[in-house]
Amino acid sequence: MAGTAHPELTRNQALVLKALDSAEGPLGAYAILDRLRDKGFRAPLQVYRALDKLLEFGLVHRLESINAFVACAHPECHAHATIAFAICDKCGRVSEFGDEDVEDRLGTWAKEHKFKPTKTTIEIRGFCEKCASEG
Amino acid sequence: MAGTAHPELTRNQALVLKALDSAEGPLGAYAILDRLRDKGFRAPLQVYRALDKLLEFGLVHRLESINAFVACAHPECHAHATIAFAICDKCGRVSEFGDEDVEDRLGTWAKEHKFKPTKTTIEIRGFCEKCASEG
DNA sequence: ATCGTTGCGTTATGCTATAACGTATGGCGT
DNA sequence: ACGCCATACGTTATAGCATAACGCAACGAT
Repeated sequence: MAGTAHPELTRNQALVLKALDSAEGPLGAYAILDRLRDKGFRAPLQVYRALDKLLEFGLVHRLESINAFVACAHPECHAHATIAFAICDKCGRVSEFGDEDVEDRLGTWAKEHKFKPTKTTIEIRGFCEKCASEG
Repeated sequence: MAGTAHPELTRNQALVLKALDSAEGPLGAYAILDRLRDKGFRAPLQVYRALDKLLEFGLVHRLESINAFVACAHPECHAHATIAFAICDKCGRVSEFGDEDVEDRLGTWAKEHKFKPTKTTIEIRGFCEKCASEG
């Protein structure tokens, strides 16, 4: 599921992406760093530089509300559409989804106010079905 | 007790709120601290504790994507509805707006996936009309 | 009175992110 | 080949954001 061909990733970029892919939830930059120490990673910048590129390629998303990163769930169709995230505050699992209506409404607001969007963040914090039922 | 009236603000809370109110754009916690040093503020925690309460009262919003805070534009009707923000990356100005359709669509997604939302973040980064036209 | 709650002040610490330096590599035109 | 430039990399240091943990003070309720 993960390694389809993209613009060829460098070693560091591939390692960071793999770390995110094999994680069960979002990871902070320092958590990624820790998981890659045995691969030779020594400093945060190595992680951040790789993340910058992966974000640019659309292979990774940044979750602004928790300062963490996830591998894109649909890396094939890297439609640059606005994506929403539902983040479970208990188990950390993230669901990624798009909604054209939401996108349209926000786009309409922007047009009406002559605002030129560059990036839109939509993040729903809460509890997933399993965690909500467990209390 | 989700009543309408919030308790009287403490001195520190009032000072932090005033700092945000009189600012032209969002402020980081340390920027707030700097503006309140001559009022006796010495440590970040004084700011963060006040902010926690102000957020709870709905008098202040946190902008997740820039780690900053703004006074609520409509403090009277602190409808706890989902609010969206448009943030100009050049001049820093923030527009605050609500959209029932967006809220409905996200709420529908949540229901369909049995996700229990606690807080929803919607932030549009970009350039306001004035800044976009200036390049 | 004493207990619990809330706010406050201070010090110390942790987490998140970037600046600034230098090195290495690879493509490309001449 | 050579110089040139762009990109990635490694390292150290620093900036920026946020909380832990201690103790004290004020106040209201039992």
